Amino acid sequence: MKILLVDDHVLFRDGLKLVLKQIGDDVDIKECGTCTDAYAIIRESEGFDLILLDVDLPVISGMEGLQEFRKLDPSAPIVFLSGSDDHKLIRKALELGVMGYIPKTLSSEIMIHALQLILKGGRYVPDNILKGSDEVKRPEITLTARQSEILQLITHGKANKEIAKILGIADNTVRVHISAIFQVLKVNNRTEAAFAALQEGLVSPYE
Amino acid sequence: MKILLVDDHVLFRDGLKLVLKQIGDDVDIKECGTCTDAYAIIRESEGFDLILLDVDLPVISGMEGLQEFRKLDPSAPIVFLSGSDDHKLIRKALELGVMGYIPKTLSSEIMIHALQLILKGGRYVPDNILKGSDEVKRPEITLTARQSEILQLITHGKANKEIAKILGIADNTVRVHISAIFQVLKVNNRTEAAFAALQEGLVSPYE
DNA sequence: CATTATATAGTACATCTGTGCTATAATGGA
DNA sequence: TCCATTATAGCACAGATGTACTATATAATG
Repeated sequence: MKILLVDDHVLFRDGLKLVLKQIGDDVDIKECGTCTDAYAIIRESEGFDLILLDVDLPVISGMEGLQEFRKLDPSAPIVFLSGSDDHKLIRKALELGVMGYIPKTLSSEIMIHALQLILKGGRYVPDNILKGSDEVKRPEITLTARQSEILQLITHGKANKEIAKILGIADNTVRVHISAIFQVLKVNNRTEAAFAALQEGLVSPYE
Repeated sequence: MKILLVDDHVLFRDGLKLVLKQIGDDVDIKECGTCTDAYAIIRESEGFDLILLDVDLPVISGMEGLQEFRKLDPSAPIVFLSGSDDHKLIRKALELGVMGYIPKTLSSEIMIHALQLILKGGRYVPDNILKGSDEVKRPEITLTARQSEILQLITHGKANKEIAKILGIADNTVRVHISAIFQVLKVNNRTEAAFAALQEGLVSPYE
């Protein structure tokens, strides 16, 4: 049983290798941390029974590298490993034809069973995720370019006057934008806006 | 040997548990996926020899939860697990007094050695990262109880008047406290103070 | 062409914020 | 006991903030 494990976190690989050995006797695991390394390994080998591919790799992500894996070893079922439970990612992965999607929040027991299923030609998707996937749509928060720019400056603790100076506009204009931002974010002052920006992922607390 | 492992990725935990058992005989590992669960576990236990804490947890991150871990089990060395190699994060972690910072790109072998070092009272930081670190020792930031309380409310976007009402004091008094907070944090307005609070791990962005 | 969204700017006004003072009371060391 | 710290509170004031208007210009859309 030949398995290729591609994940940039060595510690995760080391742990997972120990888990994977429980799949059966005679498990041969090759591993690496990047897609390019993986391509080289595949070229030097005679086909894998299973390819475990982290979605979130540096340089070339699993998603991006997928096609190349297909070309190099068409018979190997590819299983995505992912730190996220994002519906959209899973959908996309399945559309691209991966045989399994394993979130890292899964227990090793279930993963082992899932992999055995896949090795027998099945497909595994964590059911709890696709169930009721009717897209809990949060009213999209969209700011104009100018608004984002100003919100950014607000989170950096800038005063209206400073913002005006930085952007080369009047501070009355800044206020108009800020009022608009407050309405969109449903907040009442700049400090709340700053934290709302954080939660929307518009800015990072660590600059 | 009692170890507490906090990481939201069950698969990672399962793997890491197998790795951790190599540390010695008689390794007792408790695990969970969130800080709040961890707090409960610590309360029901009699102290851990080691706490492994993922920096990047949902709801309350390891960075944010750190202080609480300290309070609940002051003698346990805390080691951060992190998917990132970010210098600033590591610096910050060390300033906050964690005993180790283990990037998930580390091999399990090295991690085992690092943990053994830490268990003996040492400190471990991946050397390739801290190289060229000129030890910027920042004067400890300590707020009085009242100040922390008020800073907390500031981060929630409360106005002076609201804060006064909530705490049952005059809003002039609130101002005095806020001025003091600004001096300690070396900032000039409440929005900056709010973000400084974040970086000091005094509050969480997710209420 | 009319409409809408966006960015700009101004005026006016009420309120909030932050600073600089003074001052009292409680607490806990030195 | 004296001193430092902390928490409390008030007063005065300059400046910042936020809202409610109006108004112009531009670009995109239908």
